[in-house]
Amino acid sequence: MKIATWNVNSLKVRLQHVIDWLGESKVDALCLQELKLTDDKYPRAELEAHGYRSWFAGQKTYNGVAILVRDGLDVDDVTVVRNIPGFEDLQQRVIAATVGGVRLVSAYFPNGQAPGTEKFAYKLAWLDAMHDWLAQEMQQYPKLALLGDYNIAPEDRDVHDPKAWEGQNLVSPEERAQFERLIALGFVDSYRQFEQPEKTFTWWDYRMFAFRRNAGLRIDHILLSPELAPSLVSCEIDKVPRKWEQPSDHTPVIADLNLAA
DNA sequence: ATGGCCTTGTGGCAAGGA
Repeated sequence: MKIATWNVNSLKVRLQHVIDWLGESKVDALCLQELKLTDDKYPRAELEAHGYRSWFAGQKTYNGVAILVRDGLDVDDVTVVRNIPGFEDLQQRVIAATVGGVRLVSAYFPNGQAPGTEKFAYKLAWLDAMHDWLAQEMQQYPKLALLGDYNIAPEDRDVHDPKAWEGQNLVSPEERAQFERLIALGFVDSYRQFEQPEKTFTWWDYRMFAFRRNAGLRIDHILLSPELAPSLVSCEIDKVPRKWEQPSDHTPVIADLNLAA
């Protein structure tokens, strides 16, 4: 089973990119973030016409997440969860569904703006709630994958210029400590389970020719629970959609799982 | 060099993103 995550920065603008990418990658499940549309505007029919059903949680202008599932895979409708249970939040950042026996969580972690700000405090509180919920969720669903835009670059090698970024939002010690708390639950970072080229990122600023200069960050991740991690066959970042016309500033990450193993 | 670019919703710009 191939699973993937992609922050599309507006599903309205990027719908054709998503359809094209699904056609090429043929992933079984795709977690999307930053839909930036309300549920009534969700392009359900267009995606179904291309062989993918959707579960989503949208909102106006900001945030919004979805899980797209290829026809033929079993999805348990009853256990779909939107938002972090018990965490009051008007922002739509989380949706979870069980797909082909694997619990998938599509998450758009808060940006945080800058350390010391109100939004940064919200990010840390959100991360606390996510950590505690995942600890429970993993008990209930031992085969669990957390896919999304984490808005955290876990290590200096995930940053094009660690000195310039030191202490900044997305790389600060507080945020990295939160990432490590997830790892302490037993999660493994799919991408780092394999030899990877240096300077591989998932996001590049639209400004300053950042993509051309490869001035990016690796902030989109696929974490696998201990029960699921042994199934991991490969993990890669697909830079190609970032080269398309009018691209998202993020690019997809794919993990291939062999569930029979 | 604290900007640059993109999206949204609004209304002739501001907010948010990372």
